[in-house]
Amino acid sequence: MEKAITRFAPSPTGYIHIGNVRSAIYPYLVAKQTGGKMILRIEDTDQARYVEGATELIEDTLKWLGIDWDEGPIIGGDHGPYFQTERKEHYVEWAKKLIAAGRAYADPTSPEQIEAYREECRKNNVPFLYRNYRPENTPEWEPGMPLRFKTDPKDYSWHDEVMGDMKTGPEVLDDIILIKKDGLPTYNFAHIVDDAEMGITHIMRGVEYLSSTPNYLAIYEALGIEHPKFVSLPHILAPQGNKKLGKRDGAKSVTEYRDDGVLPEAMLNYLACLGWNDGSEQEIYTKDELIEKFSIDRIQTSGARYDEVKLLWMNGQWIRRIADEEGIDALYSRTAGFWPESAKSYSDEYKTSVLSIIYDRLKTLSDLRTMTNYFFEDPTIDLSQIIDNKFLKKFSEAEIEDLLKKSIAKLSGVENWDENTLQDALNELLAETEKKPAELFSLIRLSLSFAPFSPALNLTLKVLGKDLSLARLNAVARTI
RNA sequence: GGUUCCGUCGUCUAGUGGUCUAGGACGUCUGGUUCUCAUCCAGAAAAUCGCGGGUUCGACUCCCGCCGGAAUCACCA
Repeated sequence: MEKAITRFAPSPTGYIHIGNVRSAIYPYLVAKQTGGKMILRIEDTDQARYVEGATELIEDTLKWLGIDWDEGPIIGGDHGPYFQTERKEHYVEWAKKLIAAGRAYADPTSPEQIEAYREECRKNNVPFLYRNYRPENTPEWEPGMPLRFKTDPKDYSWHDEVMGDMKTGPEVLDDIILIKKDGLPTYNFAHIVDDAEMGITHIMRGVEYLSSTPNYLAIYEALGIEHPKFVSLPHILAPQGNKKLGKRDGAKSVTEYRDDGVLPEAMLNYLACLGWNDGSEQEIYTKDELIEKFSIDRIQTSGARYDEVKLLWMNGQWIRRIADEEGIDALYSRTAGFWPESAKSYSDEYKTSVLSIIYDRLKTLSDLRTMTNYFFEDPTIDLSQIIDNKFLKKFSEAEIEDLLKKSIAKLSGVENWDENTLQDALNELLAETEKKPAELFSLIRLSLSFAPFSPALNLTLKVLGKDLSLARLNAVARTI
């Protein structure tokens, strides 16, 4: 397979959100699959929208997801620099070729004048095309003047790797701005120059650029260069409505999910499969499997709605997968920062044992914060939880107290505090007290945790330890 | 308004003329796993394949029209 050189070219205007990471994931997959390279390029030509620290944020996000690009800021490479503002002279150089060929000209028209033309068109209900107002005599271009492309309106047809064969008429072509008054190129021009110089083979970007493609084609033609393959990625849609998911619709940043305890494996898996599948019924893919199986021709042509519930489901799958396949220690190493405040003074060993009995209840790692409190601090005794419990409300307080005392006596006699011995003791207790599991176990479970739910009783007892378990049972017995 | 794209269960999707009385997954519901919650397992409901015409022995699949949705028309990317 031909080695693909792909790129992710965000502008540093803020965080990467789930609506736009996919245009980093797919190029990465394609590059790795073919043994090629992925380049990270920062498109910072819009000074007004530049956000301090955004580049770092972008890099953090990619690193967390496991997308290791081959060339870019910091790490460098053969095609630098990777900030467009540092490539100014490259654009000017290419622009001069266009000027020399008579395919670009300095635009002397003031923004006000252009607005007036536009207004005139609006009034007459005709589309505004700058080329219809192209000045006869234009000054020689020099920095500080906007430079426009001199288009040659005609039909264009091309192939998009996702959307298929495309064709448009001359009405979509216009004299677009190549270089702005501030001396920096527009996206429209800059990306063409950069992609050419960097040897990009696949331009993978959102479909919003599909309708601009003929204008790019005209520039490639005027420059006498081949265009890379066009790969238009359909939008990810917001949960509500039919709009593409954007910050305005509350699209969360990728790092926000990280902080909420979503695993990068799950995020990558979910996003890669939103609008792509390999035709099989597989749902869970590792990064390596994605690299191996991804194919551009199976990218969906229509937009896909973002479904956080499914992401969370997938996260649960990944939490279990890591614990079951790599071991509980591997999962534990991911949990730093997700434990409740009260867990701070406890050992890794203890927390690992808590994790081992609770992990299959986790949707996100941050669930640990709300689900494990009673393992680290004594719960507040709330008798109403026992008295009003659906299995226990038929008993009098005296009966409850008696049951508790028998439980304490039984458990006190357990020598080997392990899950099997505890289960045996619990079973004996069941027989001796002639109670149903629902009754006895609910009482003990509640007395131990006062939590709406907890792991299997014998496991909870085991992890809590003998002393603590008996102390809590005694405390409840005394309170009744 | 011009141009372009898109249209299969609520959602993500399989499906490339007959194997589709349309398959899988999430979600929902039911049952099981000695309490709870979750996991796991079993099962159910859920798509007249946007609509209308063709072509064909036969159409979710091909063609045309319509409707609906989206994107784009910046000295933003």
